[in-house]
Amino acid sequence: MQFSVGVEYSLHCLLYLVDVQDDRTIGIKDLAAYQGVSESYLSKFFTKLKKRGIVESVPGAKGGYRLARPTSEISFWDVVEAIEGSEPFFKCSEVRQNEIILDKNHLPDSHTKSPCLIHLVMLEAEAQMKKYLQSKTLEWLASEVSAKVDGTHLRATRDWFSRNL
Amino acid sequence: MQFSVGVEYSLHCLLYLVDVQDDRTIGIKDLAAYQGVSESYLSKFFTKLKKRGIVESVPGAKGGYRLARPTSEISFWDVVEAIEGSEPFFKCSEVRQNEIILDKNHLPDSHTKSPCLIHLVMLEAEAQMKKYLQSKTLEWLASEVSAKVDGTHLRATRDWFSRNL
DNA sequence: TTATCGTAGATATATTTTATCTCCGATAGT
DNA sequence: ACTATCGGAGATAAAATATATCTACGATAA
Repeated sequence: MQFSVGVEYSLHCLLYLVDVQDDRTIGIKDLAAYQGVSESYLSKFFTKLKKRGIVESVPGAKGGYRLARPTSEISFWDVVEAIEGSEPFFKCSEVRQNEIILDKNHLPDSHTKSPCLIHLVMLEAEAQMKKYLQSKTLEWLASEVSAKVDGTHLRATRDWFSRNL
Repeated sequence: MQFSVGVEYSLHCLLYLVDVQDDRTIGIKDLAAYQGVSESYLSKFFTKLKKRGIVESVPGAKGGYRLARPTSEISFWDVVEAIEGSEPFFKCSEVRQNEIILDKNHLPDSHTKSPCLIHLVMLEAEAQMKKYLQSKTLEWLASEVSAKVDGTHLRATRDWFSRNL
């Protein structure tokens, strides 16, 4: 039970994209170089982020990525879902239907009509996490960061990403 | 991001152990046979459940497992932690410390003294799930099941497990 | 025209998950 | 004391997933 590193990479990258003007972009090359991570690996995640409508891309020279929606409409959960997929954390194998004393051709209603209670609990547990992650947006993250991180550093970051404009 | 099947196996097994008297046990063989799952694989999970103090074992002929604590003190989270381990879902790689513009020998306080915000959010998200799963105990599950599942079937299950006494 | 970009796919490696098997020590029943 | 039955630990292996890189391709700005 682990989130992939792609979630971490993605969130950090999206944070750098917050300050990008609507007519500008940042390339994978810069995003990878700035954080010292693999360029070709990072692009995998941006393909997923694009498919989910979180970022949009501009091909060709001077191309790159920018956010596709307002920061208030991009939540941590959106990113998790984009990278990890929409499959629930818990896959119920319905093992109860294999109980040896059951007649497989005439399963009782409790085993077919009503859902597996264990399954329901796990789904609700995921829903609890989802609810929290949906409440944390990129807008919130950016404001927290600008409040807690040294302004000089933030300015230097913006300058670095726009150094070739 | 998936829970292992061991969590599902374990929870179903623990449910069958609820009705077992203090001086009785159920063997892995029966638990596996009743649910049609692998015997040797199931025993792996019971070793973990034992290490966490959720079940206790009796070796030798006529041996087996029984619950080591009251059902009210065994939560879904206890089982998840026993099977999946205690590692947090999100491992922060502190990628922010690799930012290219930083002097690696003199990192700013914001990057060393204060924790990574993204990390904090993910930890809190896990805490939300944990809190919910801690609130759901084996006692609760058993009472829900006895309310929703046909009494005849429940009795037949108990009879099957104690058929050789 | 050319260099720079994202896109898609193939490929390779490492790790984790799932699963089985074997040998060992403990114990109940004979 | 003997033996069949149990859990415990460890080795092993196949399958799935995560991590990572590379190449060929098409689009675009200069």
